Amino acid sequence: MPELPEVETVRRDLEARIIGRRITSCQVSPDAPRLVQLIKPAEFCRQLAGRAVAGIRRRGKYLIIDLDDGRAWVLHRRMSGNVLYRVPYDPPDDYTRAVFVLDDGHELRWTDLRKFGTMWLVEDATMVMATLGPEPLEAEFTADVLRARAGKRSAPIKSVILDQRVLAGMGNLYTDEALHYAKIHPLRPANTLKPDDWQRLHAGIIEALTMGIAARGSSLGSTLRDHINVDGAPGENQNAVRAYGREAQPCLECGAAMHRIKVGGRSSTFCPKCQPAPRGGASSANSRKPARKPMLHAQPATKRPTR
DNA sequence: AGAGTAGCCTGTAAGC
DNA sequence: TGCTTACAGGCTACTC
Repeated sequence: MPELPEVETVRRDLEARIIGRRITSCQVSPDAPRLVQLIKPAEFCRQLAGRAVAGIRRRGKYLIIDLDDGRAWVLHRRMSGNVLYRVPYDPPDDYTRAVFVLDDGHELRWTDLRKFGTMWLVEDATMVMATLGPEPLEAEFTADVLRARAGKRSAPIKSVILDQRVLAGMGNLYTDEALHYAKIHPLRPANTLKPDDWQRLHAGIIEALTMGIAARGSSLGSTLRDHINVDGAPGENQNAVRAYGREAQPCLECGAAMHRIKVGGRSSTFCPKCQPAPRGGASSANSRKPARKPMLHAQPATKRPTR
């Protein structure tokens, strides 16, 4: 699913291809009624047509295309949105919800199986992302900043890191990776973390995101529903993942079998040995209702849990 | 105010 | 084999 590294990879690829290009026409499929926010799709296309691309930025998981009239075309991929850089005679892409034709003969195709993706055309991009927390890869983001923003919360640390108001850009995959790196159990209440824990978590967040960008993102599901880059190719980071989706497989640190639980409704995979359960009841993985068997990865058959 | 969760969506796999 | 249901998850809106 697109998180910060997946959005950043697309940003970099597009930057090299569409800066200075003019959008000559635009078409939004009627089967994607929620794609364009605030105005009707026809009006959105009317206003976008004729504009040239002045720059491309990223903020958290938002992609911001700055236009030559000072306005911003903002896109959020949510679960399954992808931006493909094609030419008109390329074969059609499944689940194409919108097409943007450029003046050099290329086109941008917005594909989105689950139709959660959204886009805006606004005077100021900050108006759609006003509550976002700091960028984790900026120098201003330190362990102290992280602790100051998250350290008073009693919710599980996993849920707090996923909160975009605390920190912009973390999703389920990179949060599991960062917690594994930091050796912190996902259910640890954020307000029980020690200074040392915040240091390791801060380092883990940066490590996970940096590796994800270097590998051009993670593509764990079928390419139909998962992140793909602007040329339609998957990323490579799934080969380097240490925690996410590795239930029942050996921890790459200690060899213990990885466990999976639900935290805040999100599937969370962790090492029960490297990431010990919080004291005072919260649970080793076995005392909680286990999540269903993973579907993303082949794994040995396990007994159905009895309850 | 903070925590928790239903709902939005569709394809796929589990389970019967 | 075929049907039903749970699950994947970013984010908003809602309740407690």
